[in-house]
Amino acid sequence: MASSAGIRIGALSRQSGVNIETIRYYERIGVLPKAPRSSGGYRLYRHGDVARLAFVRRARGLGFSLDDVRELLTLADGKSRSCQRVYNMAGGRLADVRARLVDLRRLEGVLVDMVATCAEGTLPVCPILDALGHAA
Amino acid sequence: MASSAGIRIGALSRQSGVNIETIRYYERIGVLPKAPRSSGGYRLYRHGDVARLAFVRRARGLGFSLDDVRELLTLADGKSRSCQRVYNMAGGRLADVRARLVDLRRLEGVLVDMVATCAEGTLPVCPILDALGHAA
DNA sequence: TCTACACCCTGTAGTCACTACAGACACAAC
DNA sequence: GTTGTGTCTGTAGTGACTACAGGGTGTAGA
Repeated sequence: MASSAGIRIGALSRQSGVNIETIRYYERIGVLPKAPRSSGGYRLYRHGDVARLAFVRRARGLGFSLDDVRELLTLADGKSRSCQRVYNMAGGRLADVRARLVDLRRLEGVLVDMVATCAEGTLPVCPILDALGHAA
Repeated sequence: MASSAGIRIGALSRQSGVNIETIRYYERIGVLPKAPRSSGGYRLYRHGDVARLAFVRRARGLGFSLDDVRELLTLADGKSRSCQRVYNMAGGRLADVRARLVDLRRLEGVLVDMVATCAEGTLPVCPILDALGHAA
């Protein structure tokens, strides 16, 4: 098999850090295009696919949904590559992340208090269960 | 219907802030006990169920899984109410929350940078798409 | 009495983003 | 010919709900 024929899914998986089942899943839901096949029916990929998959991985890592990723890929493929829509999407993600941060910081505070009141578990009535049993 | 017969699921939902489908779901998976029924087949609840459901809601709000919630309820029902296990669970949750906070803060930084480089979307090549296309 | 309406029932399927598996085929090395 | 690794398809499972469809219950008003 000449190298020009491309790599198979296992190699793509190793090179991109995305696992095989996930790659097939992405193809199935249209995040990745249908890969051409070898005579034996194996999916064949080229270098551009590694980059595309890395793009997906990074976007997912930033918390974009697969719907968003699909749109980002379309925008990246487009000729204009205009920023407006992308800017809005990134801004939306940033707002989500910040909202989540606020939530989690509050949570952290509550949990710290709980754990602190608990001391060493020597009390007859667990203060954590007690706290859960009454309005915060 | 005398008030002593209890409230129905709609009232429980309103009083606890947990939606009806979710209450039934909790019953189905054993987080809540099977509710007794009226002659017409309606689930009937009493005041203690409102408290129990509020407990579940608060625990879920702190990020405990439903498996954890089940265990917490069992511990809360137990006679000892000893702290050790609860303490460990809360500690585990706290560690999760803190790990998530680290992730999200990093994410926030990356997104802030992206949005900042984008400026007003006047550039010919979108820097956000550009950033996604190359190793971070 | 009839009817409208809110409420509730069961059971199933959908969501998101994977992950895991069964059972079969492809291909290279020994 | 056999072994081993890689890959294929298709389906089902995860967690924590949520959303129906298609029916029954109970009550208030005409």
